[in-house]
Amino acid sequence: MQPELRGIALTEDLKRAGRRETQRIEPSAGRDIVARLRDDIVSNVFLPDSKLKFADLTKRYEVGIGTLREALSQLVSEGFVTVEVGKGFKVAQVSREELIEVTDYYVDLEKRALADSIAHGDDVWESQIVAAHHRLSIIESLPWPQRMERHTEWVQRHREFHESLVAACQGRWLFRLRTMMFDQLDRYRFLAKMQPEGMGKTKFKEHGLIMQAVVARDVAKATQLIEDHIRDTTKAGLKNL
Amino acid sequence: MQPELRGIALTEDLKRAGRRETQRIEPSAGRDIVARLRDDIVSNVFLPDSKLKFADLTKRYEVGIGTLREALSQLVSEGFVTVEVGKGFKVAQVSREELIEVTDYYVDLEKRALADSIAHGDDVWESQIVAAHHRLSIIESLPWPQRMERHTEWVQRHREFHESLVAACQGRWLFRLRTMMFDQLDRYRFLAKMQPEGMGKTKFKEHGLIMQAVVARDVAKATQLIEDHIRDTTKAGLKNL
DNA sequence: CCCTTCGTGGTTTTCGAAAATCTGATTGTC
DNA sequence: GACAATCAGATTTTCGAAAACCACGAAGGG
Repeated sequence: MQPELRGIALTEDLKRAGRRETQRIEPSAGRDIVARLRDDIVSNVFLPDSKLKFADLTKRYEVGIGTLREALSQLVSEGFVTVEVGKGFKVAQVSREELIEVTDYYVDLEKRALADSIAHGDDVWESQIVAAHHRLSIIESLPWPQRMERHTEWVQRHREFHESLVAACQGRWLFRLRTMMFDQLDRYRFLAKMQPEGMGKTKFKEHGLIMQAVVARDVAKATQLIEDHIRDTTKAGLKNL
Repeated sequence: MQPELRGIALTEDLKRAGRRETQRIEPSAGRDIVARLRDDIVSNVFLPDSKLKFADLTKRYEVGIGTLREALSQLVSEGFVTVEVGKGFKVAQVSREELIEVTDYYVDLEKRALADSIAHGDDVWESQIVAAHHRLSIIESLPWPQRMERHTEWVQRHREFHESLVAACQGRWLFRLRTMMFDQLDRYRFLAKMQPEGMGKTKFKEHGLIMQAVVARDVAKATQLIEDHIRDTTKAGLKNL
């Protein structure tokens, strides 16, 4: 793939640089702490409702208190963290009800965004979808154990693939809102992952079909496929909640 | 109305305490800076696209750099402020396109939230709507010059009235999203305010009708009225943009 | 025994000095 | 003159010490 010498550095770079090019500009290089924290919350490193103490976090991420506080505040606005005045920050809870609600809004927003994107997308947009799908499929077609090893990368590429689909969407707020919901669902996708492996292959196929429909500019088919895709994952997640 | 002695203090208290009881908990007492900053952006104290320099802001609000930075970051998530890595913070721009887009989502979300709220609201909810409407109408029925003097209070009470309508809405994210859009529109409502005064009386009447329809649990009528109410304001705002 | 008061240790919150970074002007080179 | 390199001043970003705050338990009074 790449010269082994740069292997680790490159992975790190990808992780930092790739995330959220669009819309939300990360405040600074040293402060992708927001992303790192979000990743850790999404992947259940910090359990829902547990306290996020500054003493622990400064050690874990090696940043100052101020920087941390700023990151935490942002995650509050995004809904991953809660805060009480004198009592500090906590990981936001998850619940069946929330998963169901978030799914509904996400389905709705994603379908609109996708239709809009298909209407406005040009050649470059198309090619970027194909590229993103290819990157994703490299991992998805791996045998299970290896696939799990590169799970963090998968999350990243999965996000990029879905983002590429709606990248040509003109409504800035539509894009923003759908991204918020996508991020929320990331937490629950983690739960769906706990399922017996079979799932992986299904998703792999689905992603391919979605790409085809979108590139063929078939709005009806694409929105239908994506709705099924999303609701499937939610159904799987609900089993583990 | 109130003993003049406490006049100013009370206004301040209202401004600080009242805002956002629900959902988003303000981090701390000293840090309603978020609210103050947002208010100043909404009321065009800082012009769109102008730079927000720390040197100026620390003087204006008398808080430290760190505190300010945290507030600014939050406003970025809310969409009032933008940030570029080494270049600091700016007031987000406004545009006709955005106003139109935000209006569409707000109408959609508000109608859903209102229907949900009417379905779930109890007696206490009803009485709080009546109370909020009463507080709002006290200012709205004032003759024009006096009404303008208490404009900040009006903004606050207007927000509270509209929030009381959807307060019984069960979907937490529905509530969150609609509140985001409401806040965004606040910026544009300021533009609508610049219109020749006639508007005030119309709005006054509309608020009364909306309240009646909601308390009568007439979903169809209430959602229709609120949609007209919102779109009217947007139309007025568009004239000044 | 229950309730209040006070003290203590652990956390959060604020703040501004110091480091890093950017901007724009000046100088030097082709 | 056009472009690149350099530097000073302005601005942002990071950081952790110090102040403020909270929770909880111990001590004392009713």
